[in-house]
Amino acid sequence: MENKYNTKQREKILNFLKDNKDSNITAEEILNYFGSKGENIGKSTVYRFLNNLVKENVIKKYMVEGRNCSCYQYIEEKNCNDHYHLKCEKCNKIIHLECDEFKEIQKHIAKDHDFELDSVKTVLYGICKECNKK
Amino acid sequence: MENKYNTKQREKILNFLKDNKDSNITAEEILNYFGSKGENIGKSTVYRFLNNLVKENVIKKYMVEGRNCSCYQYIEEKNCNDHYHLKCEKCNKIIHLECDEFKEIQKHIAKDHDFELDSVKTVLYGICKECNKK
DNA sequence: TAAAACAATGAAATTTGTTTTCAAAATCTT
DNA sequence: AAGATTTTGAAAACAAATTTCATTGTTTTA
Repeated sequence: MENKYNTKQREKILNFLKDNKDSNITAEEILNYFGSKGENIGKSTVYRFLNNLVKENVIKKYMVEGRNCSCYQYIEEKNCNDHYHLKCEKCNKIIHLECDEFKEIQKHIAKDHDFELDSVKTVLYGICKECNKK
Repeated sequence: MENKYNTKQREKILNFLKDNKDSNITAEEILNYFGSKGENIGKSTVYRFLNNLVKENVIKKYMVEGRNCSCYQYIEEKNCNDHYHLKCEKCNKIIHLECDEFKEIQKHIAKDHDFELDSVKTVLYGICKECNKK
């Protein structure tokens, strides 16, 4: 029912999201980006397509503190179900935490704290190496 | 500059939030709760006071998937800076994770992954014991 | 405790982010 | 190319949140 036809608008929006994997992209930014290039894309097209992509699990939708609008981010092709993610509070960079020690902790929390951690929904926030230097 | 005077409205709103520490409270719910009791509180008062409380770190503001409005929650008095929190995705219950093993992992991530975890901002999502049985 | 000083309230208007509508345009199928 | 179907986008509608401002309530000062 959705996303059957490939259109110029969709290709542009998706490419923009792919090109900005590490940023918090808002609908407004997409609108402004193409607007200022003279390649105007309709507001409804942007919002509608973003919602479609979220439903299809191609991008994710979330909020960032201080902003009162939704942000969108392209989801990496790699399988991210088996590990956790570190997200820098300063630069929003995402680090894939492939770490056996953390897997042990997950088992420990399940066994001793009776809680099944969800590696997909959980995001480990903090400050990355580069931002820590500044 | 803010929250200098104590008013009936503020007391009521804050008590309502304290009484519902484990729920996702929305501005609309506060409005409806007092509205249906015949103790109407103005919309602007509710939103304004909620924003004040967020700034003062008395409550936190966040989004829940499926809802398109902000939720608010009272922050426990206890010092929560030195441990992590488990939050059940089903019932939204929060468990304080006082766990030495996790503190070790924090050190490991700092040393070997160059990332300083933030125990305040990070929320460990998953399914709690009770919800797992169902 | 009266009065001045200041802050908070709430109804209404406004703003902002997002969604819906629908006729026209684009895309895919035959 | 014609027909069937989907997508687009301007405009209108919507919902959550914020602002405005005259009135009311709270605290301070004398």
